[in-house]
Amino acid sequence: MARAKHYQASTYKARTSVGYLVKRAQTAMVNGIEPAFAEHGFNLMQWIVLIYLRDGIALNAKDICAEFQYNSGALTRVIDQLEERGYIERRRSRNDRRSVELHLTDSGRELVKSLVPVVVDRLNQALSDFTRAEVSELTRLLNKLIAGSQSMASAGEAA
Amino acid sequence: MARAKHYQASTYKARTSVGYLVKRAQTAMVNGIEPAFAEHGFNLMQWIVLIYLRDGIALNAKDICAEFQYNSGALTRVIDQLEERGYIERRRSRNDRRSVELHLTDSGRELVKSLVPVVVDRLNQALSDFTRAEVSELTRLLNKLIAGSQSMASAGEAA
DNA sequence: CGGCATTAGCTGCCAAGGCAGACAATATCA
DNA sequence: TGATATTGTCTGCCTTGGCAGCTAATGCCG
Repeated sequence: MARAKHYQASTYKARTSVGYLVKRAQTAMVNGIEPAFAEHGFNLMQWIVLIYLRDGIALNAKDICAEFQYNSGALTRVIDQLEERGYIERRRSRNDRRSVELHLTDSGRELVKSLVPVVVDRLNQALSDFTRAEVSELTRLLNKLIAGSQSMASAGEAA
Repeated sequence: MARAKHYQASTYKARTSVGYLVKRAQTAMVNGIEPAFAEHGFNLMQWIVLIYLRDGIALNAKDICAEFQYNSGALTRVIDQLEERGYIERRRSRNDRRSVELHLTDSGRELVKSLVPVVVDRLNQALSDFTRAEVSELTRLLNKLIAGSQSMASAGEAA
């Protein structure tokens, strides 16, 4: 396939590559938000699980792994922690007894409600110099990049 | 300061947030490129060190840590691996004997030369549906997001 | 010069993530 | 139905990254 040559081997510099920039952006955002969770005794991954359950993105561990590209073994342990602390419950599914349904408890629901404004505020801070149009363009381009990177991954398998 | 409210607590959904998208993009890109390094017995961080030295972004461990937001203890071990395999050399600086200058060996330089085309090709694949204008806009917005996220982090400290 | 703070790098320890293997439940299909 | 494959979860093991503390070298005063 004839493909646009956005980068060329002869002129490639790490610091200008989209890969580098995405990595730096991700690190900077995590560093910005983690302290806020830490104040409440949480980390980012625990938050992800809670918000996924609240948003109904996932009902069980498998869905979270698929959506967030996370390892199922590691997730088991994150869920253990949240269950120990009483924020979520495991319930064996009746339909498929291999599967474990995850549910927010009342205290989990309250926790999410109290943390959402913190997260939203941090995001808005990070985007405070952006116009609305820029945010929506960034969102669009990131989605496109995700799609393209996934096809890159599968192309790699084939090779 | 009056700040644009790009997100609101009452309508916030994880999946549409820039934080989520950046994370997904980063994971997808890493998953796409790691196998290429693995074929040669490397991982991403080792590559970062090599390309930083080649590009002259860093001369010693401290610079790499600062530029890439990486932990100095962890970096020591990455450098150990690369030195053992003969791709880089440590040389005590004459000017400041606390500092250790890092240098690519000939074999390290060859390695980088052989891997750059692989990296460039994967990046172009990920961006194959992008126009040139889109790539440059994405680059601009990511740089802006990085700047904004860093200010978010320091605002967090103050609070 | 002598004392104190700072800097660069390294080590030990711990937590988190990836991977492979195990197990129970389910699906598939002859 | 019975045999085999697949699925969802969990466990053990290993690697990696973060953190705190250490040492050697330097800088900065007085």
